Amino acid sequence: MTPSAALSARAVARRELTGAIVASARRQLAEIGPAALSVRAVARDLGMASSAVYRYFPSRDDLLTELLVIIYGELADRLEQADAAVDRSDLGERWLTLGRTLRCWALAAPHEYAFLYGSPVPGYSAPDATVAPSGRVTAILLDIMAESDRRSSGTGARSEIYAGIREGSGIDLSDDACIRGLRAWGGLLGAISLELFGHLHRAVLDYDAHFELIVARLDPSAGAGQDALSTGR
Amino acid sequence: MTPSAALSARAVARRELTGAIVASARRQLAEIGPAALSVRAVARDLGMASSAVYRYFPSRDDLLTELLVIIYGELADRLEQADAAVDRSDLGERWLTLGRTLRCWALAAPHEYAFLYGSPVPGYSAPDATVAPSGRVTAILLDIMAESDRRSSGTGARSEIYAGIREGSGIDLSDDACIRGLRAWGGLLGAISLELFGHLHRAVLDYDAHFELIVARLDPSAGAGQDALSTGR
DNA sequence: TCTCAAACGAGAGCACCGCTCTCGACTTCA
DNA sequence: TGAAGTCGAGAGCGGTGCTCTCGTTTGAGA
Repeated sequence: MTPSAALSARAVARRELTGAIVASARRQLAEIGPAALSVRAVARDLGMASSAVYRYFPSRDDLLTELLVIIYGELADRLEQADAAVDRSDLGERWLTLGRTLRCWALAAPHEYAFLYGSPVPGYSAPDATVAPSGRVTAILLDIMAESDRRSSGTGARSEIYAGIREGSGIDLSDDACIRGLRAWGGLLGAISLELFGHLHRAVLDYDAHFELIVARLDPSAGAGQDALSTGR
Repeated sequence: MTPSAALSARAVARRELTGAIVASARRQLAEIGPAALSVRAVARDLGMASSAVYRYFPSRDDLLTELLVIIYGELADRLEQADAAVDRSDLGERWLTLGRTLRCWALAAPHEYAFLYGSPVPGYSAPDATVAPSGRVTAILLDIMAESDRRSSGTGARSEIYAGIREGSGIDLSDDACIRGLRAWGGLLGAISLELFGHLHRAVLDYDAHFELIVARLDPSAGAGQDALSTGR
């Protein structure tokens, strides 16, 4: 009766097999990266014909999209959980936790980090379905910036440049908070990318110590209230 | 007689064909990206059998390496030229020029930027031959940081963390200068990557204005002399 | 000048890829 | 009970990197 219970045997099988395909694809992605993910290899792994996989995902790109959504979701879960364990008024510590947790995750799953934040997979462009899950990740940073704004009375300029952030998040962030947040976010992803993609090879000898120094200096809640647009240089 | 002159006809032909292969591969890379670069397509483009290309480059990866070296070189040329046109004592302006020139180049050749600074091409790891050309790019930043160090008497701590930078560049940079330089460099690449890889989509509405605000705030020559390791938090 | 090894281009072939189509078997629903 | 829909398997298309062979061409040494 209820649509959730009493599913037909076929529907149950379909759900299970869909899950198995995703699980196998996730394993492949973690091992060899998104660009090398192969539908045929997934089929081999599950002992079925490659054409059968297309009954469940119309194309490789749809499979990638599914993985993108899942991984964004897991990352967001992890970051939210870490953030929740920190004193919500200690913005500096919340930032450090965000940065450290993101890096820790990236080091443990470099291919997944590259999938989310590295160069796009050739021939694949993320559809709109991935906007929402990726937004959960940045929402944590936005929350920190909103609190930072509140403390500095939040009366800074609000130019058209960052209207999309305000509209997308529903938070009336000042330009200054947007800039500080984006600078920190870009700096964080840049630092992780430099390390993960080998650009610090033979230059930085202690990655952990280096990251601690960098992430501390990227704190977006520090230096609030600086001029944003009004004064220029 | 001299080995440079009086090359045999075969050697001349080999040089020309090698150049033609590289040129064709560059065109492909600019259009469809490094991961999709195909030896067979290069061969088709030049009207030869695909197997013949392997007489000149033993594998697709060697062709990619050649392109990597060339592109690093061209980028370094461009950045050096831009830097040379700026008052060498104006470190802030030199940084802005570096950042703007890099972004301008990246926007004009996004696939090449992704090749150099995005996630690694699957199955391809850059060999040591690419270390030197990539070093020319960062040398410009190091030069700015060295001058910055000189101004603040350069007496800061020099920990083991950044010994590789000092050894690799031959410049006795302080930790503080290393950190400021790497934070700025990571922030710059992070900002460009965010923009280029679509992570600012629908959030930032004016990319040019946003970048100007970010790059100005990343200036590594500002805030010199901050505590690096000695004081901690 | 002649010889012979090295270099070369072309083509076939191997194993892989994403994806499509067909066909027979099965399940579901009216 | 039929009809319609779903499924898995297999063949096939055009693409990929790469290897091997084969006949030709080239160039350097005897």
